[in-house]
Amino acid sequence: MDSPPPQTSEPQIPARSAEARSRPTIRDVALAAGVSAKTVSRVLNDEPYVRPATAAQVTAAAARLGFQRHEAAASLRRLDGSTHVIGLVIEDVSNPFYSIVVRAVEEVARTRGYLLLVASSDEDAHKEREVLRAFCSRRVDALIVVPAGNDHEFLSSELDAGTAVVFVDRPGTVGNADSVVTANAAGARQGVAHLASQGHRRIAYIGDAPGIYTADERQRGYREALASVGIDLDEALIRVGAHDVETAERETATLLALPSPPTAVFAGNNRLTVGVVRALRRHAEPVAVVGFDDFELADTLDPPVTVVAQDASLLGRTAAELVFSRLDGETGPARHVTLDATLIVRGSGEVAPR
Amino acid sequence: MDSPPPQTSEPQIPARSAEARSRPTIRDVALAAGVSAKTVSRVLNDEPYVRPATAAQVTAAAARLGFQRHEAAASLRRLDGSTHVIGLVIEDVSNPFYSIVVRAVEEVARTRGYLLLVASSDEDAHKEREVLRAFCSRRVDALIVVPAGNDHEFLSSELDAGTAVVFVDRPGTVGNADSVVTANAAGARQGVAHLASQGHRRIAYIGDAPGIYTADERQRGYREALASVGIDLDEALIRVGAHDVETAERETATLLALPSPPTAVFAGNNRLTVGVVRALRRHAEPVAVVGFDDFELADTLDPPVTVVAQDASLLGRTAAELVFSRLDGETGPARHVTLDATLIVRGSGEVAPR
DNA sequence: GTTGTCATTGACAACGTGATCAGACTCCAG
DNA sequence: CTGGAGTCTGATCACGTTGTCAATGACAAC
Repeated sequence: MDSPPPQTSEPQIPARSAEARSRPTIRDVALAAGVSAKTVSRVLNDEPYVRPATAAQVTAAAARLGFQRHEAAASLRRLDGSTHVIGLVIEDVSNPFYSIVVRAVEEVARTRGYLLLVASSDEDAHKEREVLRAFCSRRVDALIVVPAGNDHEFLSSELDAGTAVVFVDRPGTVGNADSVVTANAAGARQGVAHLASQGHRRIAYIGDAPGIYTADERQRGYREALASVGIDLDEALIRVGAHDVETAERETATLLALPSPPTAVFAGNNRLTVGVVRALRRHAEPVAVVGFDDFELADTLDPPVTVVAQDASLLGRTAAELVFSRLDGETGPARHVTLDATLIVRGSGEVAPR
Repeated sequence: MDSPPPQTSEPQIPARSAEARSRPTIRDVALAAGVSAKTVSRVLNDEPYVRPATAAQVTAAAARLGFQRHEAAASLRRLDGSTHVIGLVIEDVSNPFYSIVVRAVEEVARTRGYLLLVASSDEDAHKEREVLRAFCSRRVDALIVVPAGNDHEFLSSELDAGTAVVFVDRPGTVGNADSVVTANAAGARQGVAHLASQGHRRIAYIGDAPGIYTADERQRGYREALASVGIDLDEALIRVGAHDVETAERETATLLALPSPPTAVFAGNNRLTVGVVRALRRHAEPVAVVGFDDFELADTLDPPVTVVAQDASLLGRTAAELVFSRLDGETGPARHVTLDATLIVRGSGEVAPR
């Protein structure tokens, strides 16, 4: 007699090492359907020259066994080695601006049957490089990158291998890759000019770290706007290097404590605008604010925040479309798309100077 | 004589089909280093029994050729078939709550050398299923899922195959998978009790669609809180089914237009709270608000918004840690972690009833 | 010298799939 | 009945890697 089975206990979760290749393969399906492996492959790939009756048997057998194609094996064997995976590297997924970009890319990818590997670089060239290498080792078909480093030459062999590379938010530093950016300088110019048009002469600028393309471009726009309306630049009103809400808040406080403080502030991105708004909230005198990037609740704050908005969703969508046009065989020279930024007047930018 | 080369023109981007397997393989490295492919593999995998001198030659050759291991091929050959990829399915990446979860998972995954496939289900069981199937076809080592559907039995074969499955934000509906959730009912109870303690008797509830676990739990908490302080339930004050900001805004307007309107509103999640706040902004009478989920600028609004905050980052981190403990070989029964929600008093919840 | 152990290496097979190519069968024109 | 074109199918190989196992040489113990 067998020993009695153990009493029904909590079901245990099996360990991975015990896997023992439990999944059915194409061969198993072939066996069950009474055909060869190649015929199963034909059916799975919708290839011609399979009798409908045969195809039906195969489909039935596959369903019965719960067969799922091993995509990695398929891509290994395919001549073009395509994996139907796109790698997306952004600065930080939890930044609403980038998470909208992610979402837009995902949307397009889904309609094309592609999956998305996502990673944050945290503006760190080393991390970026590591992640990109890891993506390449997985043989992604395409890379969409918010570039953090200044040198992406290490991607050139990938480009040669046929990987589509599209830079987004900032132009890439490797020769022939597509890119999509917003008109940062023009947008900043517009925002600062708007403040000037309200009568402000002492307009401060709070920006991200120099070296970051968008930060540099926006600062350039700020300077150009002042120059074009004949306001002398006061370097004391320019504070760069703030990369998070807290720093921007402190920088703003510093500015407001100046002997001759600004009557308006232009903030270089969504994080910094939040910081500026926070700081101004604790300040007695009203100070005008225009921020680069729109953000949720900007219209619900008091006063509602005037912004230069870029279309994060369009940015992502465009990047994805550039990718797919390459994957569809487009071989022309690198394309560089620039999207407009729009001034959205809400109130904070229309506060009059003291 | 050869015909003259074409003049230097815009560099063209090569097509993928022209790829011609341009990347060096282990064999190429082996050839260049004067060893066998297996020895190269040993070096790459830090296996013992390779003479340091040999290893150095291999490393040098690999670097010289710009070799990058084809991870998919490696994982195909490995006995356990591990891919070092985790699949993460959430409701919507562009929702700040979930994007923080993503970020936290990514963080943990990175330290372990894992990559992350990310997809949004949009609360659609069909989409969720498709994405999960696609992930499984890629043989992810683990799945972290904010479950949308009510039936995840189709994952049981994956579980059997050794894939670690962890449900997050909501418990899963498949037997033995780990899960991490917030104490939704308790949190809601706390928030509603707080409103009651301020003297409110007519407290409205605006919630997400019934059937969504978190929405149901929070509504339960709301009902329990009212019962425990002896307030009669007025079904007219309960509006469920709102899933976005706009709907919540409209529902709030409807509530405020009632003959006997609420003096306080409890909002069921971050999106809905934003909608409620928007609606109240256009309302003359002050109405108290407590929202489930913290959100950026909640403290900067007027009045600052009192919330029942859950720790999205901890939720993600915990899910990832559960995953890795499974991948590390933990085989015990399914574990279910519940995280606390915390009331953060800021002002909007302390508005007195009329 | 013989034996045994250990370090080092490589030949070969195999993972699950698609590509290649050859073979068989059907059908119709001649 | 023959030939050719078109349809359908399967055997075999190959993708790039790691697992298996055997072979070699060095060196110590006997």
